[in-house]
Amino acid sequence: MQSSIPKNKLLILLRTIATSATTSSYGSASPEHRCLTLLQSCNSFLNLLQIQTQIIKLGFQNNPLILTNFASKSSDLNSVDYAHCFLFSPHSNTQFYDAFLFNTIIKAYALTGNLKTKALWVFKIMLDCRVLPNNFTYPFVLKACAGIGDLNLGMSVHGSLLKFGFDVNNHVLNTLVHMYCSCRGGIEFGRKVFDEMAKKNSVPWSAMIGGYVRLGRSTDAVDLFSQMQMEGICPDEITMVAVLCACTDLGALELGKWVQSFIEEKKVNKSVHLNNALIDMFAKCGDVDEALKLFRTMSERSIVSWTSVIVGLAMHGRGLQAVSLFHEMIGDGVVPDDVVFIGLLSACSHSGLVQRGKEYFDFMRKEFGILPKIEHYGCMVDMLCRAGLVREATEFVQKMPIEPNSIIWRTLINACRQHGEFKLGESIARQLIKNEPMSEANYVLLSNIYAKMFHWEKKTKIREKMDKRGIKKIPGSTIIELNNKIYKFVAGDMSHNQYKEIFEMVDEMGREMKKAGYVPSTSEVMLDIDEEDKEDNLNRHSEKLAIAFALLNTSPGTPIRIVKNLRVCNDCHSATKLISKIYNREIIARDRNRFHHFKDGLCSCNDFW
DNA sequence: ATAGGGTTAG
Repeated sequence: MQSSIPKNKLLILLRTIATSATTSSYGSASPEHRCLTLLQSCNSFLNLLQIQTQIIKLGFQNNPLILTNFASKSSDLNSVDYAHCFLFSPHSNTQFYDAFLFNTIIKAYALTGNLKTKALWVFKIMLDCRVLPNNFTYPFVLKACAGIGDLNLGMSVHGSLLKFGFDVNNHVLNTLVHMYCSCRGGIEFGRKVFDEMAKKNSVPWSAMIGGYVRLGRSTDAVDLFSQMQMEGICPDEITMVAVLCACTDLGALELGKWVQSFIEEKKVNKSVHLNNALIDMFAKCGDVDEALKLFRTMSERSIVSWTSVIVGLAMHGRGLQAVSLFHEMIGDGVVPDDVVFIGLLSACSHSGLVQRGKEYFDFMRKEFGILPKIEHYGCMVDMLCRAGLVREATEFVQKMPIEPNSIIWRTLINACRQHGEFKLGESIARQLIKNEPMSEANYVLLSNIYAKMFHWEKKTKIREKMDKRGIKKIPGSTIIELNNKIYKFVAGDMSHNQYKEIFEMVDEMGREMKKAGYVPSTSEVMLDIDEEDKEDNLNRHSEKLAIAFALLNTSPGTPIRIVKNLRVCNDCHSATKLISKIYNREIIARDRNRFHHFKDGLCSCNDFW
């Protein structure tokens, strides 16, 4: 038995039923109508199972309308799964399937976190059934590809799109850009689609800018944004969120402030998301008080607003304030999630609040039923390590109920180096290199341990191993913003116009520091060279160059803000403390994971990072 | 029935 009622008639009936919405109105309807009406009013999975039995008994499982209705109950994914299963039912007659049916099922899967692969399976069935996809099919399919992030998959879907040769609209092209920008190694393909698009509104611009930001190509993101303005395309709040993320990544406070005034001027809709992005920008560009101020003026806050400001305070070493904000949040009736606990634990970690951190770790599970994830264990290990409790941290890792990841191992190794547990650190690092032979960080950690032990020959061997395996060390770099321009420095950088003056300044800084009793900590230097050269090498570290550049080009007393891509080394840390005193400058430095506010020869981290 | 966004330990 197949669908015997014409589709348009069914639709009219459906609409009547939907508007009258009473169970008594289908007394005289055919069994098929009854099934449809039942489906319309069905609100539980159990109900759905009963209806399913009926549908199968009556043999209606091939009615596309019934299937579509099944699929459209996407609030209950089980029903989508059932609709999906019907596609394979033994007597299925594919001639009744249409694109609308498949689109509904694909949409339901594509919008659900872990079912994106299923969306693609259904798409494949669609093609196998010779149902032609349309402009409504591809946005969902491409969204699923974007979620999976597999470039090959995305390209094959793109290929199928070209094959059908229908008039592709901008919605599809927009998702195509987004798909390529979300797949590893796909950004250039995305750029190609983007460049070839004739008329673009803010959507593909946002997708493209966001794509660059996710890859850490923030300068490209900012450049593209200025091109967008030149072409007169009006940005919306989503574009602005992406641009703010770029500022956050660069640590470009001036640019971020400019974006904020741009938002005011262009009257961009200030959504909670946009405000959150602003909070994050201020906090991560070094002005956590401004972030706090903005947070206080927000009328609507989400858990993300709280998290951003708590994490911000944590990064600046204001752990107690972060903790009190957390309690304020609970008092406001906001239910904490796993992410805010990561922020809270990292606040405890960065401020040495070991006991409190342990309490919150238990509190999280007992009070809110949140099971600690690997990230929470990571925070605990980091906290114990920072506090110098390397042995306790090692025990903690051994007792963890989940497999420690490489980040946790690296935390331990680094702590071993800092606290003199060389043997332990060496053995963990060797094991980790075995497991992850291509990760440069592991080699650097081991080689740093050898440097601190003065085992130069072992250190050289590690470097040879890296060369042989073709692994490159990520060069340390520091960026600094000056007069609306962003300057980037790498160690020994001679690419700047001013490089001679900068080097002279660095030497002068060195002389002044020595007068103040500074002893270069040469064990930080990666290379096996004689002491004097090592000192030279230290002096050419990118942050020292950036500071010298700032001292040369800003008026006395102006605070200096710099952003490092790696963690600050011991030598640069003690040097910067002295420089802040000698030159009477506040120096705000962001390293890979926190802020250091240098003032009067002291640092806000209390030498605790 | 169609597109784009934020927070997370080292």
